Amino acid sequence: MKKKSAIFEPIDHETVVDSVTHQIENLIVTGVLKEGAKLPSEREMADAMDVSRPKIREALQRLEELKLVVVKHGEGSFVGPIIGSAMNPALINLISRNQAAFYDYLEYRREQEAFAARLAATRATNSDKEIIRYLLAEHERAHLAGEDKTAKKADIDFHAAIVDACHNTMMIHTMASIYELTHKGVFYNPDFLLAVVGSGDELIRQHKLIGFAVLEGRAEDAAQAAWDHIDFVEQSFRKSNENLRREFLSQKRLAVVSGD
Amino acid sequence: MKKKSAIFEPIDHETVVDSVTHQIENLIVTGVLKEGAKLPSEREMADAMDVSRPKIREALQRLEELKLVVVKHGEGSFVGPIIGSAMNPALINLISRNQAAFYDYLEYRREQEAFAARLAATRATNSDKEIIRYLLAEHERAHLAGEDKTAKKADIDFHAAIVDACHNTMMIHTMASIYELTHKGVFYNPDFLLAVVGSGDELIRQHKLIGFAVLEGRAEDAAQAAWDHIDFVEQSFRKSNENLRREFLSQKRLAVVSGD
DNA sequence: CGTACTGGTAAACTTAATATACCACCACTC
DNA sequence: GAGTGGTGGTATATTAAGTTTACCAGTACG
Repeated sequence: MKKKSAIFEPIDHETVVDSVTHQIENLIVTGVLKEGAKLPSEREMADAMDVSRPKIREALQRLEELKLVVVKHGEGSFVGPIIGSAMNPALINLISRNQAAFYDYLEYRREQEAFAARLAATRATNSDKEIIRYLLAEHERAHLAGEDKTAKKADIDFHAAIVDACHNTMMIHTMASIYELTHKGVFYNPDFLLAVVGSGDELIRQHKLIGFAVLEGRAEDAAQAAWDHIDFVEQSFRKSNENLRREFLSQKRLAVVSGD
Repeated sequence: MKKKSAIFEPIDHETVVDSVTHQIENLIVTGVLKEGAKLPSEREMADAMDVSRPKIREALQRLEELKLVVVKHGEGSFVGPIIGSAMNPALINLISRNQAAFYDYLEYRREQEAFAARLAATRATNSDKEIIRYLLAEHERAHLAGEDKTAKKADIDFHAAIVDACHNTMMIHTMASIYELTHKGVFYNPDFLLAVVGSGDELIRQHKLIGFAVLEGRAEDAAQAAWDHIDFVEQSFRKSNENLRREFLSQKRLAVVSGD
């Protein structure tokens, strides 16, 4: 029962710059501010954090040293390339042109999203749930209204929201970069759209299975639903490819028969 | 899904004086520093908190305004009279001279300590448990060694330790002042010592029942053991009083018979 | 007594942080 | 393609906070 003079704790001498730096750093590392995102202007941040602009600037300079932020004169400040750059240009190029790699993409998503959904079911906060509910509704609304582009965005955002709700930093950043690329069309194999065309209702049904399982905290159901969902997409793609292959062969055959 | 600019939190502009004030305030309110306790010297605290002395002094001045601390020139700073002063001098006087009030004292302790023990069993930290274990051992050691004064102090300290471990601020302060008075002998009714004399082994056995129940997280057992313990003390006192009354009557009778 | 602790007071100095003004760059529009 | 309004870049003056140092004044104790 030793009794040091451990009664009093040293007072934190954290400066304003320290605090600002830590706050922004934290927003980046936790994925609230994702790779490439634009930060508010220095003046806005100074106002929001109740701090003078020079102090915001000092903090940004530190973050730039740490390669966490890129400051562009006249434009603004942006979140720098973090771990998401595991997806380097070469890799992206490879995947987007290689059919086998596309299956890897789906397989990867299948496992990761099942895992993320399992975690999300136990960890989602009220704010996370609000976002998930909104995106489910928005997806369905856009689909029924025939707004294909909006629906597709809501689709991707929904997956990102589930990942966000799993609160695993690595997962959030990695998947964020993948969804980003997906949104830009890198993974949209030309044949892919054909594969899922007409299955909008089914996709929404599956999203709801995932979403409600997460909302209601059913971890295993959420994981299973997420796994099934990506598996469905993959199977659709396989079937579609089979059809294309058959069609290809048929055309060959036809050409032969027609005496080309 | 409204999206305020609620991303950035205002930076805390808490000054050093604020921090020091809050820390000391907190130590007092949580009962780490109890009523009347002497604080370390300003120079010591400045060193311990890694802050200049003027800032410590400012904090103490604020705390003095709040009546939480009393500063005495040349002597030191002390924790002021808090809620424990529900035990005002008049009340103390009354209790210490009135036998019925003494039963109130025991009844109060019986209920409060049972409640405290129940809470302690679920809330005690490792540090709390270390203290409890130490006091159990020390009480037994002192008893076996015949060090009555030390044993009595360990006895009271044990009860205080159980209360501390319940982590209820009100409870800690209230009981602390009661134990303080008990230690000073206010509640040591002259007949009280007689009542429990020779029951040292039994008291230690009961303390162990309480202590181990708390250490092992058995809330109901702890409450019951604490209740039984005080009840035992009360019953001992009652019996002792009965004996005294009988003795008193016998002497009267004897006097009559002897023809006074 | 005097020594060694305590709190009480004051001044000089250093540093952190703010406020303000003005410049340079970029994008967008008329 | 010049203007306008937003952005970051820079410098300076000023204010506020905190530290350091020294010395004064009580209290306790041998």
